[in-house]
Amino acid sequence: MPELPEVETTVRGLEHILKGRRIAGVEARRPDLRRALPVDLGQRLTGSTVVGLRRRAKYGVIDTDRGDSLVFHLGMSGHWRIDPTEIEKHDHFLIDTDEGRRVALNDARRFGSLDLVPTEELADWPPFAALGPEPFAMTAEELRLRLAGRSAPIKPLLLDQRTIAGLGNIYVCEALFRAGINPKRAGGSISIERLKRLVPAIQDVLAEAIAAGGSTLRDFAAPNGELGYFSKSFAVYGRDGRPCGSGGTVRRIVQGGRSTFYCPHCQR
DNA sequence: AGATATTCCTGGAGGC
DNA sequence: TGCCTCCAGGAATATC
Repeated sequence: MPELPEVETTVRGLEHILKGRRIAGVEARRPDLRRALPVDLGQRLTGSTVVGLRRRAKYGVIDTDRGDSLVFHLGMSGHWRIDPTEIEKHDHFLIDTDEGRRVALNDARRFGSLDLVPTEELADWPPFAALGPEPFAMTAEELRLRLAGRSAPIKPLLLDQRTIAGLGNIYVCEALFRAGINPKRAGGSISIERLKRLVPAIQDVLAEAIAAGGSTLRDFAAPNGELGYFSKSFAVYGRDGRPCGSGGTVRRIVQGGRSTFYCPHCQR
């Protein structure tokens, strides 16, 4: 399922096709995406030029020269298909460029979203307004402040986009394992010394996944597979009952209705 | 206010 | 083979 690294890889892939190109046309193929698209979406996008693409948390942002930004979230099954030869089931949105190229947003489970937002309003747009810092901008001290006084377990707190933006279940589990922190530990009880291990662990696991995506994916914009292209490198995620690699055995527990994978021997 | 539960949706896996 | 149930996930919303 797409998390920050997959979105980053997707944005970089789409950049090759869209950046600097004029949008020749778009087609919204479903009226019932997560949120309704504006009725004038077609007029606002058609004829505009894509000036840049970027990522914020797990959102991809496509900026146009008309002051609008197309913002997509891939949910858990979303991906962009590049130059599809034909329309497939769950292709919800199409963009055609002046070069005759086409990208299709395909999302079977429709947990993703698509919005057109004025670029200058993006920072105040509700889904963005509450987001915490980007992982690569996070520091141990900043994280300590955000966790101060919190009694909830660290795992769901890291999953909360207000604490730190962009982490999903997979990379939270992997980062906590690398940092040797038990996912059940109360967020506010974790020492600054341990947070100084956790923040780099988060950054490292994300950077490695981005690098793996960039180097191994033939189709940059289409990470697929339930566990993502980085799955062969997971130490704990999805490995219930198997060795963690450092002498312990991975366990699966449920926190906040979500699976947590960790090693009780290595994570304290 | 903070913690926890529920909702959305579909396809894949596993059971019988 | 086919039908059933369960599960996965992020974010918004509701309830304690």
